[in-house]
Amino acid sequence: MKKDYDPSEIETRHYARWEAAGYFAPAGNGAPYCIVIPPPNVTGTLHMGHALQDTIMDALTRYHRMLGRRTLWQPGTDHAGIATQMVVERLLEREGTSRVALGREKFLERVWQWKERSGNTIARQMRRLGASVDWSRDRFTMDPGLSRAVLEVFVRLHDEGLIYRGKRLVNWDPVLHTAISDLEVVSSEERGKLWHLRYPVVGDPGNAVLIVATTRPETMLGDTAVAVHPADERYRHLVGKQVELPLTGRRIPIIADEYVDPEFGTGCVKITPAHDFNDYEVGLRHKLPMIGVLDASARINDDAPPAYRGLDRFVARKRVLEDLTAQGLLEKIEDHTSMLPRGERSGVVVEPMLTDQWYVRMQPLAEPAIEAVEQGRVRFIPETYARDYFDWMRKIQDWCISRQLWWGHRIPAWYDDNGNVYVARDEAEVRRKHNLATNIVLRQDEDVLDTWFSSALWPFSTLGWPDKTPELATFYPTSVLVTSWDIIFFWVARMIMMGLKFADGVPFRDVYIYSLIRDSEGQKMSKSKGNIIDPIDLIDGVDLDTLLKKRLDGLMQPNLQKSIERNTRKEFPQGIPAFGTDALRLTFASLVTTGRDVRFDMSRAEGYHRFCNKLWNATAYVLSQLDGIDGGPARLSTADTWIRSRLHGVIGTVHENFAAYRLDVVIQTLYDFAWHEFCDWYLELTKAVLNAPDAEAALKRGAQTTLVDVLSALLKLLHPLMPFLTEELWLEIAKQRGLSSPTLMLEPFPEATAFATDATAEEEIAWLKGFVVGIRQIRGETNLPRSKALTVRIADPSPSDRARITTHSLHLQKLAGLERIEVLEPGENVRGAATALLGGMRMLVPLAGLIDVSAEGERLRKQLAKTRDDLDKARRKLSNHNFVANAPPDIVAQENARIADFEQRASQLDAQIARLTELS
RNA sequence: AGGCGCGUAGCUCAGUGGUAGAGCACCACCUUGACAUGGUGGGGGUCGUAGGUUCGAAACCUAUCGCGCCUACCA
Repeated sequence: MKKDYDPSEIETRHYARWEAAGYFAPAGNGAPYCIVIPPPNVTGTLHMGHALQDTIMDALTRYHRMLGRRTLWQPGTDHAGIATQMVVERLLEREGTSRVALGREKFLERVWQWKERSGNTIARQMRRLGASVDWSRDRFTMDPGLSRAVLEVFVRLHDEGLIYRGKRLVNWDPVLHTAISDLEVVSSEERGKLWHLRYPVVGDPGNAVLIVATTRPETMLGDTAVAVHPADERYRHLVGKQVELPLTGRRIPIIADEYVDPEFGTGCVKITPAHDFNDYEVGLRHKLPMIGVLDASARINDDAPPAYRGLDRFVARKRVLEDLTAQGLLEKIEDHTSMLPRGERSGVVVEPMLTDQWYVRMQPLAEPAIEAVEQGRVRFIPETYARDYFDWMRKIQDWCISRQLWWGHRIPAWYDDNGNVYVARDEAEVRRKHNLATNIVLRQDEDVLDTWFSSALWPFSTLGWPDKTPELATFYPTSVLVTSWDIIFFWVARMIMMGLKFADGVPFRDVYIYSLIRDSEGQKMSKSKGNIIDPIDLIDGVDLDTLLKKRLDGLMQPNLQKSIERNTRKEFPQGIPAFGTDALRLTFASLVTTGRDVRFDMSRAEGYHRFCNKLWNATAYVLSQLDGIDGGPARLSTADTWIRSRLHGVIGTVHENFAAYRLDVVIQTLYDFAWHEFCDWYLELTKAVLNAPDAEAALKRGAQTTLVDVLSALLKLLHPLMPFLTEELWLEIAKQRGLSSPTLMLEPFPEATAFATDATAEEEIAWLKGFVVGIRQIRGETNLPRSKALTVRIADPSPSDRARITTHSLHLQKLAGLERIEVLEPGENVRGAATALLGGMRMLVPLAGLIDVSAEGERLRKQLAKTRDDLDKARRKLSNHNFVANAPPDIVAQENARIADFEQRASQLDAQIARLTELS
């Protein structure tokens, strides 16, 4: 074994071997266990969130594989319609060309090239992370098989009447020139104005005007009514009359509708059914005409008065206001903040537009999906997310699935010249189904499907649906979906609906929602904020210049460059050190707790890197101590029995917490055991035996066997979380012990029953630790160097203390740095000694010439104060008869025992302080 | 407007009714034979605030403050 732990050297070796050997493929006859990966977008590279997610899934996958389950982690990627198209368009822009210039076919070729590159990058990153996915089953949402599933679902839903085409108001992105779904719109509060416009009432003798308040004055060009509340006394008499719509020469009715809030603004609302969702509803109710005044780029179109045609919406706004002002029709302007809807991808304000789009009727699909969660057939972890799911599902709107893009699944609909629409799997089927002669010309719909349409089918399309494949039969429903809360609506809900509809059941049993990862300031990580960290840079390390280059390259908003550079230099003055994959995975898994989001903390990674190093060195030590291990019978010492007993408990805790998706607790448990029990105590305890030339051979072999057994189990327990280092160390052990184990991956996961519990040994070692710690405290607080061997005198030992001192004298001397342990005769006294207490026994270290008497007095007085404090609290508790009457008896007994302890301790300390004073 | 989450040591976070915890940071001592990426000891918290329930509350309830988020919005 090499002397130093070097993650990069280790981590480059094992993955290729695992993959080549086919260890990632499902094997054996155990109960199936399956996770489908949330397919990353082929927009570029994996980010921290992916790395976190992959860590969780890989840990779960490896754990269940080692449990003997037939385990499949299904990999793949998503074509990510809009996102990928945008990335490639930006690329073309830098090349001085464009999507339109290339034409559809050539453009798609370019996107496929990009997909190839991005897909390879993602696969490479996943391999670096140690992801044990079955690469032989890698899928892409636009693979032929998956595309067939998309067609099948579309056609079946259409034939059932659950997909329809309709002209409705839809969120329109005027930059991307496509419809987007409600979920792709992000609203944020922005400061704006509320303009009060005067609309003259037609034929009113008193020259009455209605004043409407609006945030969108330019849309008045498309107004088709003014609405008031039916019960509003101020306007009741005007309902049914008309107003003169300024700038247009049109007259529009005054209508009454409950939608109007009489308290807000003036109580009069202009109604523009073609450009506002609420107005649209009002328009439908009152059968108003719908006049769209904007084109696909949100410029004023030819249905508006000539003066405004061709103007951008914001230019038009200015012009309309100027013209109204000129005519004295602008009453007033107020400051107003309102929620502005922007396209998730383009960032521009989206425009409600009347267009022909395809929709999925959601309600019939949602009902069984709600039921599935209510009945617990799908379980959310943490369960609080089920509430979000229900809230959304219960008021779900129809899903607009058509996108005016080129990259994606083309909608399987064909049109003839008479405006008829036909839906089928292909053109030939259309002709067969509808008996269309070959001379009838058909054109396929130009649009593609929302990328989430194919994602919704992922759990069964990747397993071969619509064919009845063995994989589908074996692994559907999958075991758990691991994802973050931000795509519960986009994806999780839709998968449940589609799974129930087409795959004959829920797509997964558990939905494990993990926390979103943020930077150390609590900011969401994003390219545009310039605070991203490539997970690979945490593995390999990165210097400041490279990091800066990555963050600043291709920035969308160049004005942020300075602040990004400043922040980066401040946070990472030396760049990022190399932590290695294992340490990074431990860090991720330890952050996965119950909260909504987590901050990535570099110092945690540092800590886990040190843990890796600790494990490396411990293994090196154990392996160096095994001479003669197979030479004969072995006998277990108390220490051996103790560590085995402790391991028993640890294994149980690990199983429980894997089941509960509490990887943080799994890590905490194993870290604590490995470092603070195995290394700190057990290894040190074995040294007394292994280094003693005259130690009994069988006892020595007991220690050696236990060292190997416990370490091996520990490596197995840790493997799902830190696969590389544990594999390396396990192979070292296997080599030295002559085991024919090609990999730790396929070793059975430890069961608690393999290690016996032993309460006596645990008590015994607890006593021993108490003894050693007592002496160490004296040493520590009096600054006695370790090199100074001490003599300790024991006063008032119980018979069992005496026995234990004899049994463990070697350990006590070694661990506490003692040269002698002397038991005092009853009544015998040591004047002026530093004291430690253990039960009724006192451990006295003579002070003479060693330490400062007054400092020792101070130390004891401090302990005494603390003890009296504890004693007071306990006494108060017990003097409360309500406590004695109501608390469970074991709690009362425990409190009584504590009091006895404290009393004994206090009196011992008292006496000892007195003896010290005597001396001085 | 409704809903959700969070508030525990300097920092990042565990801890769902019974003696306040971890990692990192800090202080002191120690180059002891696996590991100085280490060892030993130590300091540091009235668990956001105020009430309540309870023998007992960091935990349960109510209110309140602060932070973050989600959903739907009044034009």
